[in-house]
Amino acid sequence: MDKTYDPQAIEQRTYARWEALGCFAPAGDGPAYCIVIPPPNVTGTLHMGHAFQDTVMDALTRYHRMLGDAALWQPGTDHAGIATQMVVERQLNGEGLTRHDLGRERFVERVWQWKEQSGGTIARQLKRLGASVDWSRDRFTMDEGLSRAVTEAFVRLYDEGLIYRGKRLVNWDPVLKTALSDLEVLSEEEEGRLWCFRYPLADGSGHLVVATTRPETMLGDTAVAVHPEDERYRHLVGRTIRLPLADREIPIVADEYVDPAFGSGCVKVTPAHDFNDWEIGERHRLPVINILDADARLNDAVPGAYRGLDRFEARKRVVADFEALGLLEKVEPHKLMVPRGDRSHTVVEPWLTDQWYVRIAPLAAPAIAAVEDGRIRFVPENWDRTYFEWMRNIRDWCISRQLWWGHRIPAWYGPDDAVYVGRSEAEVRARHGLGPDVPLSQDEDVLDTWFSSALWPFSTLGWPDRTPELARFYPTSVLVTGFDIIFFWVARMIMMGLKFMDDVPFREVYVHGLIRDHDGQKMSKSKGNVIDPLDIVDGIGLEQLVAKRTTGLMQPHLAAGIEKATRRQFPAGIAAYGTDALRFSFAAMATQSRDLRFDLGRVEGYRNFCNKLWNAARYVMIATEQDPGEGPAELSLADRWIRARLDAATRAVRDGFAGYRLDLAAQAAYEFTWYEFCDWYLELSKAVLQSPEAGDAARRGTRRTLLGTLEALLRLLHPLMPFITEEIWCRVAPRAGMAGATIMQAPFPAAAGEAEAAVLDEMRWVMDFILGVRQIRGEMDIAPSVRFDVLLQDAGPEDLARVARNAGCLERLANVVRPRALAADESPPPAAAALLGGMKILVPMAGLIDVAAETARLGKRRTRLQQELARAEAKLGNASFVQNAPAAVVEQEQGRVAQFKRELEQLAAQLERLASLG
RNA sequence: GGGCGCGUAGCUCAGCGGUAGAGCACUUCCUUGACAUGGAAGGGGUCACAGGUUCGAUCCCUGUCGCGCCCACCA
Repeated sequence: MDKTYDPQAIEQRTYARWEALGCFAPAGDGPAYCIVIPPPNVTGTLHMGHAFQDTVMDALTRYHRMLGDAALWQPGTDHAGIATQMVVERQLNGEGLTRHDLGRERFVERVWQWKEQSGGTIARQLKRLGASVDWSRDRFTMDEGLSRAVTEAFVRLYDEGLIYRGKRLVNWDPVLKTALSDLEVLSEEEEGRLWCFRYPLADGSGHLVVATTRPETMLGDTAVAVHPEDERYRHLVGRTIRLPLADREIPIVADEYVDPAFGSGCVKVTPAHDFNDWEIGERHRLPVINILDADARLNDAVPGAYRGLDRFEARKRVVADFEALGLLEKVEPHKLMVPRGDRSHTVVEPWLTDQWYVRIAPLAAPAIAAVEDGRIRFVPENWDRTYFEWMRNIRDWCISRQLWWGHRIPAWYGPDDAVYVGRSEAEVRARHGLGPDVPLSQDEDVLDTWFSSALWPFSTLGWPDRTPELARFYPTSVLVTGFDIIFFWVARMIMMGLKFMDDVPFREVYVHGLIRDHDGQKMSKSKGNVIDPLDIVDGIGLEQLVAKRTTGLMQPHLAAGIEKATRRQFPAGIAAYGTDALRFSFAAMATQSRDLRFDLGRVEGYRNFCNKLWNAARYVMIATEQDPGEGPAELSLADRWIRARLDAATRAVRDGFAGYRLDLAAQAAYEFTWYEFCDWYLELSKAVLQSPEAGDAARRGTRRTLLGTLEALLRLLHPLMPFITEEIWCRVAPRAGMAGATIMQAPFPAAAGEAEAAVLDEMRWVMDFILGVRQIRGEMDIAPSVRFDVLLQDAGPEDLARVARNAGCLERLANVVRPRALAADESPPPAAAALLGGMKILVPMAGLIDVAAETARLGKRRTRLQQELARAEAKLGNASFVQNAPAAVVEQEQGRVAQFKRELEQLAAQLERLASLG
């Protein structure tokens, strides 16, 4: 093995070997375990959030595969309607074209081309991350099978009356010129204004004042509303307003919606351009005047002067005209929530159109019940509150989009606007007895991307066919997802799964936090803080990183700032840390927190961990080169101890996986590997293997423990660090007596029985002995190379027995010559002291140690002990504590007091001796 | 206006009704045959604040302050 861990050298070839071995497909007769990947955008690239999430899913999958489950991690990608269409449109714009220049058919062809060209990126990235997805089952939301599922679902829902077509207000994106669902509209508070207009009464007897944040909509006003109880206006209800500019007469109506305390207590009503006003309009049967075109310019329903104006132009014009007429009462600054499209970021307009909707309440009810009764469990569980909150107030889902890229709605229009829904035009004709002469045209619109995503857990397994995979793997085991798409995706999958499969789509939903940058900022291109996960794996130079971050910006003026920040943060670019270090970092970050701050320092730390593991393995391989052959083995104290500690670590790692606490699993594995296996056991093993006195039985015991522990440790770590563990395992396993072509197919370690208390006790004593001596060495600045004498004062028989049994270890790890017990009448030389139980470990000063320094050191310890003692005594002095606390706790406290007292006595004696020397 | 979350070492975060933990950073010593991507030792925290429950609270409850996220139709 090379001296230094080199991820580049080992990661490249391993994945291909796994694929060749066919390790990724579910195997065996074990229980089914299935995760469906949240499909990334087919034309996108994996960002840190994906890499994190994929690491979690791969770790879970590998873990369950090693447990013997038939584990399937179902891969696939999403066509991502709007996002993908926008990318291709932008490409066209670069060529001076629009999609309309190409026409629908050629445009869609072009998108497919782009998909073919860039669609392999995700797969390549996943492979670099070590993702053990079953590539033979790879799916795409627009592939033939999934498209069939989409059509089937649509038709069935329509036939049941759960999908309908309706003319009503939708969120209209005037830039993308499509309807959006409520979820795709993001409202943010912005600084705006509140304009107060005077609306003259038609009879000339005065005016009412109405306030608005969108003056241009007044051209579509069809009423003014007041509260029915409002004394100020009661007498005006039923009378009319002469609407300025539009020169129409509109009624004054009374409606409970109006808040008399806000503004003047009068509200202008524009049913065609405001969701609330629409409802008021319905209640009062008001006319609906649509004043906007698809691109939010004023249409012919407004007076000539305003026609063709953009909505914001029109706003200025309307305000100016009101002012000119002396009808502008006042303008004040006003904060308001502005709805914007999540893709275009343009202000969304409520607009009256024909759209397709899913009647959601009947689907939501069973989906709520499934979580209420525990058939689906959120982890952490408080996310169910968020889920319930949304599901109980859910509104019908607008699923039609005026795009070209997506699943075409399976509806056909005949003469007289008759609507036919079916799986194909042929089926429609057959079902409705329409001859070939009847002209039919298919709906131009496509479905919301999330409609196909909602079917993902069963469509990928073959639905609507009843495939063996569907029977075996549905319901899937767990959904791993970020909380940002609970509504978009999780809730809808639950509804559709229950609807079409009559069962939940997954039993658990593991909701993880979102990856943010070091400062807690969301990673985004425009912030310039994006890190490509593969750049951490492979490394990247500073210039390349700067280039990557500053090209293709939507707002090029940000480039300079991004470059500066990047140069400051990564003066040397990013080093190549390898996949395993990155994965282990992700696992360690996977706390229950919502915001997961990504810190490269941590990756470096875990790269070092990989190196540590690598070198530990190197040592084990070198140390076990010599085979003492078959024969009885004898386990040393250290051998027994490390086996017990491995069991404890195994339990902790298993618990971590079971509770979706990969951070705790990673921590347990890390601490065992470094602090127990490497820091202690490997050193202790040297005391046996490098001792001329050790017999073959002892050598066998240590050799087998070294190999066995390392081999099991590799399996313990494998789900988190697949590459390095595979690489080492292939060398270690044969020597450890494990057969198999790959660690992927080896069983996950199981914890054996309870550890023997005597082993743990004695090992604790050995460690404390060594630590006591090391502390003197460290604080007295004695070089590690200096080997000194150690004397034992007041050693009991058990102490002496332990010294005898563990002499080799003590000498080696504390770097002392064989400890010698002082005779009863022998007076100790000037020495530094460490306490171990009733015994004093003395390090004779002999020119090594300064009296003053040792006095100071012991004095500090005494102070600390005195504080502890005082606290413990106060506790025991409290009668109600002794009375009420559990006996074990009281006993423990009493033990501590006794211990402190004894140590203080020893310290006092020692300090006295030192004083007499001074 | 509702819902949720967070405030623990300089930084990033675990933890937990009974001696405050880790990584990184920091100080000192050390190239000892696995590893300087390392080893040994060390410094550093009234666990945001105030009440309450309890024998005992960093942990449970209430409130306050600060920070964040999500949902929501006030013109």
